[in-house]
Order: sequence, then structure tokens, then C-alpha cells
Amino acid sequence: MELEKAYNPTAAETTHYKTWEANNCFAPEINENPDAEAFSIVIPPPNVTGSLHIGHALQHTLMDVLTRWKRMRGYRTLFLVGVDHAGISTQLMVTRQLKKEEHKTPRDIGREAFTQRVWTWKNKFGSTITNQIRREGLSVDWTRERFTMDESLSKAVREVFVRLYDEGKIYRGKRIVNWCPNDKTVLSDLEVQDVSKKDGKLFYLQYPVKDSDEKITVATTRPETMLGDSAVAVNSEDERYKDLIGKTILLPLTDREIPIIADEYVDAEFGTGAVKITPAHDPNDYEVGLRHDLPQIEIMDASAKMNENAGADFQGLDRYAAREKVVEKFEELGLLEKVDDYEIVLPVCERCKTVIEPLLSEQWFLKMDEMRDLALDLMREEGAPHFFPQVPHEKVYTTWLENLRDWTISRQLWWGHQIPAWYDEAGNTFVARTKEAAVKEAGTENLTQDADVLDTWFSSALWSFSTLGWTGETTETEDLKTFHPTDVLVTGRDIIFLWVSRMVMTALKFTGEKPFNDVIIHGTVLDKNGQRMSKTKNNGIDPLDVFDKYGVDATRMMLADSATGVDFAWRDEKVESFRNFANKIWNATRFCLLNSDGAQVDYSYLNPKAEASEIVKTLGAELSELDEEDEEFLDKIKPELAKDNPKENLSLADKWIISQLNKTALNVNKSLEKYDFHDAVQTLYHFFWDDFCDWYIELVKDEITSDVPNVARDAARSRIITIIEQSLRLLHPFMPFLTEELWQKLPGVSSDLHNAAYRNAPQTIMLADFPNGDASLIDDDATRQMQLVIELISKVRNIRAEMNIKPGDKPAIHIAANVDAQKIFTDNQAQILKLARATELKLSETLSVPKASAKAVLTGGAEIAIPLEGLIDFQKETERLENQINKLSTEGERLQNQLANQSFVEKAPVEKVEILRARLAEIEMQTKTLKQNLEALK
RNA sequence: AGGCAAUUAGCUCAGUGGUAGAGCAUCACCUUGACACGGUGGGGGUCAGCAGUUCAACUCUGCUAUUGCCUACCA
Repeated sequence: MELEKAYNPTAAETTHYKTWEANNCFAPEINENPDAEAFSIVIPPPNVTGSLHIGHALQHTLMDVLTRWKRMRGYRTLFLVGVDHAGISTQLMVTRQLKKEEHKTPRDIGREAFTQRVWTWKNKFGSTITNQIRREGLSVDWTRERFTMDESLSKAVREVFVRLYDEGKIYRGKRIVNWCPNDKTVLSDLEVQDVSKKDGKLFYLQYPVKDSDEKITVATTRPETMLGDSAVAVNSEDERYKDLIGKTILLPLTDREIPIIADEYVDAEFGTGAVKITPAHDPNDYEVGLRHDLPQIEIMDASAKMNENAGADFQGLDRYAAREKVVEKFEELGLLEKVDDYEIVLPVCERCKTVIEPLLSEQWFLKMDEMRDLALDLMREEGAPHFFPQVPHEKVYTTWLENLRDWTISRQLWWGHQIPAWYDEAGNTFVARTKEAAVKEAGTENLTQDADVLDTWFSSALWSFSTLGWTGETTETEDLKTFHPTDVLVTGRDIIFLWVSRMVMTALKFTGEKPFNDVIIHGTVLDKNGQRMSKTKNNGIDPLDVFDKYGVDATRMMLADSATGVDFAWRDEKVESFRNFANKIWNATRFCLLNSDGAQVDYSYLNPKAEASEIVKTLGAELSELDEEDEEFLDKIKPELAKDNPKENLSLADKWIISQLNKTALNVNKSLEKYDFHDAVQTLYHFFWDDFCDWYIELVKDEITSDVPNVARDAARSRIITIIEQSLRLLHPFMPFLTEELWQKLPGVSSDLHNAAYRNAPQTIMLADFPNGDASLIDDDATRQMQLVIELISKVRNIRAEMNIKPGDKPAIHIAANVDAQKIFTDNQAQILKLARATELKLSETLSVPKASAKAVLTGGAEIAIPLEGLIDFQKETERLENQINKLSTEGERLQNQLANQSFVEKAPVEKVEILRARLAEIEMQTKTLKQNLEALK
């Protein structure tokens, strides 16, 4: 079988996903083990109007890595996918479309027609994001796909609303709220952004005091609101104004008289120490107004235009036009004291960036006290949910909860869950699960439903359990029992408050369970200059472009590698390096497949005991008296597994790579348990590239590529193919497409390699058993020996490079070493000669070579020399040796100083001291040899 | 204003109380029968600064500087 010379991701990406989905591999039902442990993740539902951005790609990758990993380990795995109806965004999008296509507004066509139109839009375009999720390779269960406005989820929403209302937690009232004059809806505090404006102004207005020549000056950034002033407040301790408290002001531009009041809210140090109070258009003033029972004068309408209360001169003006006019009039009246430049912070609508107008409005609110306490208790008592990284998120989350205020849950939109409250003609309110129930309660059919819908986050808050079948009426389903609480939530910092905390609160309240055990908060992907990506800056990275350019798997690897919880700047080169890695895997496999006649995947090539235990299982009790630790064990139970059997007969390189493979598997599992994606990626990358490709393939290359079929060659071929097979499994959660593509091509793969839970499923690597790693196969002896061989080869290569020995020139290598080291070198002579490009190894106890030789010292004291008769550049060799001596002496000096320090020797742990002593001895020995070599050159 | 975090090689980032790491970039050599999306060998860092704790600090503590994030805003 021959593969293309380079990996082309497109083919793999277009075929395998379809097969997996068609075979229902993503659904938990694929797992046939009734006792399997469950693992579940719910996706943070992306907006139905949305398309994939790089932040999604990051969080989706992490979730899919965890899901695929757990699935391969035999867990009954559910990765639940769904989409959010995204009230404001969607309504805006369809409104725009309506205007463009028919020049109509939603009001023109009416509520019913409009919402119908949104549904049509949703059905037609709502799958953009879900198709992109397929492109990413996410192993989500499409049979359980949810939408926040599905009937079942909507039922849950109504149920929760009614229950909270009945408990008095939900109430309706006129409060000062964040109003977006553009979207014409209220927003919660969390949907308001602060934008700093450097060129703001602070206006100083003079208000005449009644029956006096005195004036009192107030400072304001919003002069137009003075038309709605109902008091001026000062601090009662402020000597300047003490006498004025209780007096009356003739409010300019109006015919109103307003009092001067004292309130602790006023900071005497700031501005003039006197504050105009506009209860209907400022949240702080609103509070002051309540304390002093001041009238709330509303001077603006829902578009932030001045209304009749602002007076005839101003009515109909936009708030900014009104501001100019007010300032003009004050100037005319000689009451404008001064205008200062002033940096102000403006609250804007998160979505449309319009400046928020605080105004009085009748809205629905949710008291958070009880649910807040449930969440805080959970953190106090169980430390749940557990945040990764814990610092600083746990504290941020807890502090926010502690200061939580009522949640404004109504929105003046048509797209969303309409509030289940009805009013009769007398204005009585009936909150009920259905209109029928409301009618029954009201005793009349003549009811009007509340026009508002609920904040989109209200339904999102129920996501962990509403998606699993909870409707309030139904509170127990098989899915809830199996998958709730979910295991881990993966999400961004920005929605810890908007979503994470609210899910915790509602899940505790309505299911009595936490929604998830762990929360992974990933970092933000910044642009290449370290700036936040934004539409206005147009500096976004489109993941689809990245997929096209480098492949999905390379992108996933890059993202997982970057996932440390910290923000990071985007770097194309990083993806490129993982594209190269994908190609490396492709080509390593390609090479093995080119030499795979007579080979097949068989784990017993990596662990003869595995085969032995299989045999024990099949042959049963008759073997029970045999000891598995017995060296002759295999020979006794099966003749063909006798001592010269190639499965048992492992070279140093074999033992070493098997050891490294098992270390890798153990470490990858350990890292993923801790959600340490970066570490897992690094471990896999370096195992495959450095250990496997750079060393193992090169070490066994001659044997593998032999033209002569024989048992040993075929065993070597099977062994390397099996190592690849194991590596592909380890890589699969990160690189699903490439690994499936290659795995399917390996000789001898079948569903027999699946985890026991999936034996009957069609063969796929995604159901293969994830390697746990076997600590008993970690071979420290082989590791040490292999390190020596590697060091030898590297030192020779160093000499070759530094002394400009041409690749075609093959010198002899003289080695002086102890008996043990000599044996290691002899055993691996063929590989050493090949990789060091040498003709022969001359081993002895002491070195005896011509003066014209390049030399080096190995760990443990072995010396090597390469005779360079006629080729040597003595100057260069001298420099080379001096360079090495210098490096050693720097380290040696430091160690010597440390060991000369009495308190170190006394107080440091004995082992530490011993390690340093041994290292120093090693350095001294090597230095001595190198110095002798240097002398010999003279 | 308060809180939190970051500051490590040219760049982007890992990392640990006991000899500084990766990828990319860079230099030299190599068209060696998987891969030039490759191979081999180099070079490059007083781990922001100052003080302290410790036998030992890049790692712990404090302060300073710079940067970023979050929360709350004084009109």
C-alpha cells in the first residue's frame, strides 16, 4: 500500500465524520456495557444567528478531546449539542432582513407574522453553526440536539417562571432600568458595557435660590436631565451649604421649585459638593429620590427623545440636541458657570453600542437571594463547582454571588419565551403554565398575555437539565438519571456570571443537583498583536480559513496546546508547526506501510505478557498452577512462544520505545485528568517526533526494510506498526481525522481493538480502547542504556559537524569504556554505525589513537575518538575541546561552591547533596579527560 | 477607585525551592531509499527591578515599574 507523499486533510475531513455520524458513534447508546460509568458535557449553546469564531473552536476542541478520550476509555458518553435562540440578535437580524426585502418594520406585519418569519429564518439559516460544528469534528450526539425554544425546553421555562412567581421570587414593578433607546428594550446589568470617553465634558450649572440672591452650582455631565430634576442634594456635613438645606430652588428653564436636601450619597469633596437629583433618569438619584420621597419626573420616551414633561421648548428633541439647547439657554441666562474637559465612562448596549438611558420602566424582576444562597452553600460546603484554573475564578464567582442584585428578566422583544402572565380588563395579573390555566383562574376568557419575552439567559440558565428532559412536569428521565450532574463545563470568562452562576443556581433550586462538577475557564484568543478580536477592528481569525489552510487536526492541536487558561496571541506559525506534525505522522505511517508485508497490528509484540494472559484466559484452569512471573512461563504454556520467539525477543531499542510509549500513555491520561491539555499535547508531540521518528524508526530502519522475508523482520514490522497503532489511539482525541484515516489503513485492525463496550460497532479508532499505559513496561535499565547509545551517536555527529567531515566520509570510532558500556555498544553496533555514519567500532579499555583525532567524553567516563589523519584542523579541534571544557567548568564551579558551603551540606537533604557530588565527580572526570586530549594536540 | 493576573531566548509561550525549556525565527552542513511540511549540529536568556525569607529563589514574601483583565463608579 502506498500513501500520498503528504497528508491532505480534506479527504479525511469529508469522509470520516459522515461515517461516524451515520453509524451513530456519537450517541451514548453505542456503549453496550450496562455498567459503564457515564460522562457528559453540554455545549454552551452558540447563538442561532452565529457563525463559528476562534473562541468556539478553542472551547469546542477542549470539550471534544475530553469526550473522545472518555469514550475510548469505555465511558457511556454524552456530548450534548444545541443552539440558543438569542433573542435580541435574532430579532435584529430578521428585522433588518424584513426592512431590506419588504421595507417593513416588525410592527407593520404584527407579532404573529413576525415570529413566524423568525422561525422560517431559523429553519433556513439556523444550521450554519451546526454544520460548522460538524466541520470541527465534534463528537456530539445529534440525536439529542436541542434548541432553547423547543417545546420541551419552553415548557421548562414556563414551569420555572410560574414556580418562582408563586414563591414570590418573581415580581413586576416600575424601577429604574438600563434602557437601550435603539433596541427599545430593557437590559440586565450584565448586558451593559462601560466605554470610556476621553473628550467628555463636565458642565457647571447655577441654580438660583428662591427669595435670595444666592445661587448654588451643580456639576453634571448630562445637562439635559436638569429638566427632570426634583431636588439638589448636598452633604449634611458640608459647611458651605449647611444654611441652604431646606431652602428652595427656582429650577431654570422650568416653572418648578425644588428643595435643597441633605443626603450622605453626596461627596463634599467632588465637583461643587452639590448634586442635581433626577430620580427618573439616574440610578443613584433614583435611590436618593426614594429616600426623600421626591417626584420622579420622566422627561424622555423610549427613543430617548424629550417628552412633554421636558417643556414645549424641548419636546421632541433627541437627548443630545436637548443637551446643546439646555447649555445654550443657561449661557443666555448667564447661569453657565463653566465647562470642564472631563473623561467619562458611558454605559452602552453590549449589542448595538448605543448609550444606555437609565429610565423608569415597568419590568419583571427575579429576586436572587434564595438561589444565590444555594450556590454559595455549594461552594462553601463542597467547593463546587471546581474551577480550572481555580485562581482567580473561584473568588471572582463567589464575590459576584455575594453582591448579587435582582435580575431584570423581561425584554421588550417578540422573539423569545413570552412571559406566562395574563391580565384581565381590570388589570389583574394571572401567572400560569398555560392560557387555559390562566382563564380558569381568572374566570374569564378575556385575557391579554404580557407582551414581553424573557431574557435569553433565563432559558440558558436551565440548559443543564432542560436539555435532558426536565420540564417540571417530568422531572425524572433516563438521561437525567444517567447524565446529570454533567461532568464538566468548558467556557469563557465572559459568561461566568451570565451563564455559569445562573445554571448553578437554577439547577440547585429545581433539580437539587449541581449542574456540573468542574468548570474549565479557557483563555481568550487574541490577534497576533495581542489585541482582542472585534468586528470593528476587523482583526478576527476565521477558524474556517485556518481549517482550509492547515487542516482541522492541526488547528485542534494548536488550540489544545495553547489551553492553559491564559490569554494568548494568535500565531499562524504555531498551527503550521502542527500541520507539519500531522504530516510527520502521515509519513512515519506511510513508511511503515511501505514495509508492512508480513506485518499486522498485534499488541503482544509490545507486551508478550498480554498474549500470555489471553492464552491463560482461553486455556483456563489447567494453567493456574503456573507462575506468570516465571521466565519460562510462555514456553510452558505455548510452544510457539518459546524464548526465541520474536514477540519476546526484544532489542534495546524495542524495550526503550515500549517503555517510552507506556510512559507517554500514563502521562497523557494523567494530564487529561487534570485538564492539562498543553502538557498532554507536548508529551504526545515529543514522543512521536523525537522518540519514535528521530530515534526508533532510524534504529530499526534496516531491519524493517530488509528485502528478505524472515520471522525477525516481520516481527519488527508488526512491532512498529503496533506502536503506530497505539500512538494513533493516543492522538485520536486531539486529531480525530488524521488518526482515523491512517488507522483504517493499518493491517490487522478491526473492532476487536475496540474498548469492550463497543465490540459490535463498525471498526473505528474512535471506539478503540484508549491506552492506559502499563507501569510494569517502563524499563529504567533500557532507558539508561539507550541514553548512552544516543549520547554516543550525538557526540560523534557533533564531531562530524564541527570538524566538517563530509557525509560520505565514514571514519572508525574508537571507544574506551568499561565492560558494561562495551557490551551495550557491541549489542547495538549496527545501529550506531549507521546513525553515526561510521565503518567500525573499535572497543577497548583504554584509548590508543593517533594524535590527529577528534575526541569526546561520555557520561560515565567512556571516551571516544575519531582519527582524522590528514583531515584534522588542529585549531578547530582545540577550540572545540576548550569550548566543552569551559561549559563543564562553569557548572563545576557552581557545584563546588555549593558543596563547599557547610550549611548546605548540613541542611540540604542527603539525596540532593549526593546528586550534586556525583555530578561534580562526573564533571571532574570528563574535564580531566578533555584536558588530556587538549594536551595531546599540542 | 478597588480587586486580580502577567512580566522567562528575536517572537509566541511552557515550567520548577536545588544545573533554564518548547515551537517559530536565526547560523552551518545535508537533494542519506517516510517526510525539505525533512535531517544533523550550533548560537542565543544575570527568568522586569529592588529588598527579604532560605543552606539554596526564576520559583516563596513585600515593595516598585510596566501591561492586561474584572468589578464599581462622583454628579
